[in-house]
Amino acid sequence: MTQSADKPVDMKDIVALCKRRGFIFQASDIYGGYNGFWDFGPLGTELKNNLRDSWWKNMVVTPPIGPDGTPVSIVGLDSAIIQNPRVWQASGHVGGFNDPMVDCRESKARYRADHLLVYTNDGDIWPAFYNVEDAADIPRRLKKLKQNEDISTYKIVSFDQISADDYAKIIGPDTKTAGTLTEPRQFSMMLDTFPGVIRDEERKAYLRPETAQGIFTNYKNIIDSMRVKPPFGIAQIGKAFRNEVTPRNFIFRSREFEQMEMEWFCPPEDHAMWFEFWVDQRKKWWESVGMDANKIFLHDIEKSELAHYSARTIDIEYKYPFSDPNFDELEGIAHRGDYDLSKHQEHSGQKLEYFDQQENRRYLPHVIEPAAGLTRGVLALICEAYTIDENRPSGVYLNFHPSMAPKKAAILPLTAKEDHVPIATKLYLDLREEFSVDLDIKQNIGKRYARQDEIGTPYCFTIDNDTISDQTVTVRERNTMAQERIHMDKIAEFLREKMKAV
RNA sequence: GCGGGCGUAGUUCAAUGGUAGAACGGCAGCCUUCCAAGCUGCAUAUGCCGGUUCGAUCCCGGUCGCCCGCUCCA
Repeated sequence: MTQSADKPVDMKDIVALCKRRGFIFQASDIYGGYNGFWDFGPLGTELKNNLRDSWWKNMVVTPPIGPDGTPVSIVGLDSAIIQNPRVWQASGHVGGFNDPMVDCRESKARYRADHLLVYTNDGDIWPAFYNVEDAADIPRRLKKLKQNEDISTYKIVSFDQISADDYAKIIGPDTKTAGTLTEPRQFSMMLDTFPGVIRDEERKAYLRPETAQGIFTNYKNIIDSMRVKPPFGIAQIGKAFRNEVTPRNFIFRSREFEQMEMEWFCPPEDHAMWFEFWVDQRKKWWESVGMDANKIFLHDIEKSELAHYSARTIDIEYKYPFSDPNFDELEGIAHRGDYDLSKHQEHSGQKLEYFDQQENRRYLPHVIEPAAGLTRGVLALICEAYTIDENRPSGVYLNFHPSMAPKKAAILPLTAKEDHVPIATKLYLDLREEFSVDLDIKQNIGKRYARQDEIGTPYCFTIDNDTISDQTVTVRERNTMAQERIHMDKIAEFLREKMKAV
């Protein structure tokens, strides 16, 4: 068996396989598609559910043991996608990311309207400047444009304050001719909707751009109802929506996607310890679902690039085929401080402080947020599993960890003859009670093995004549194509064992 | 949002201003005691809209989608 580690994997081949074998389809395919949206097919859905369920189990059902040796406390939540719009004003998503942008028709450059400064006077030539680093550049450019070089003779006005009648006078920062700038246009990252049967601007609401805010707004309900106290976590999985400027790279950047977020509320002084703890835990989890540690990179985000709410963020990045030789985000672990709770406290007027009776003090907990992309996780699992092997009929197989594989096993009667099929059917009916399994009767055995390779089924159990006399079947292992015989009574236990192993 | 490239069965490719062909895949049947074998048959495509033309998959325009670069990315 040759695994061509040196041969670069082409995203096109992965996308084609995903369609051909029912993992992921372009949304609205029969209408020509729809940019930024994707549908999960039968196997993609099972794969996504497996990844999702593993996260939920590791967060909510069997959360990790904390640094002090006792299990940490995390509870689950499923909040609405559409919330009171004030939630997004408080969080900063509406105001902060709704910047009007101006385009230059000539230079093709784009500017934020409020940062584009126009030097106005009584004349009809108004030069505009953008992010000028060197103060001497302004008189220099004014001279080139044959304008008064004395800055003090101008009144400086940001572009968004200028009347549309005057646009024709303005010379854009990267051009020499006037009138090339467009009117400011709103670039909103939020997707709007209008609840209520009458469409009314007053009723504008938003599809959530992250699941986190649903957690913050329920923080008090959960403290009061679930007898939890800091440090503790609230976990949520769900769809989120963002108007990405350029959806690209298959499902990596889409406008509708799914997140797995956990907000960890802790006393302010403990944030550094918990930050380290969760970075370590999250990296281990990705490895446990089959990601290659060598393709995982912890990216400590520079201060200047941090989101508005974050004091520190480490991204867990993966070397996707389109990223290579670099990495792209899989999960971000952010220290959000008390930013969100204090904003919601301010905007809602509700007290969100926690009162610690033992220490007799009130505080807003600090929040560590491991926020993983479920959709991106699925993409990473597929990319990781995609293995070229020219020595096998399919030429490729998906090397999923058994716990992630959409189908754990295929039950294959060697022939479609009467005496193999009933045994196979019975085995299938037994196994499907516990595992997602396939029963495939038609066509020759090689073809059926090849199909299972392409969908990443780790084991095939084949019923042949010997099965009739001694109740053993052949186990065919996906990665090695090796075969061994195993008694039918041992199959469930065999699979159970393989699901666990990392 | 800009620039460039591309759009033919499920996939990968062919062909042509005169009505589209293959391989693999799929389905049905036969055969088959372990890796897409063999045989027979079947189905499936010029993204969409418009223009030029006697006739357009081919030429032109628009649109949608994909890829690359830029931009953006809470």
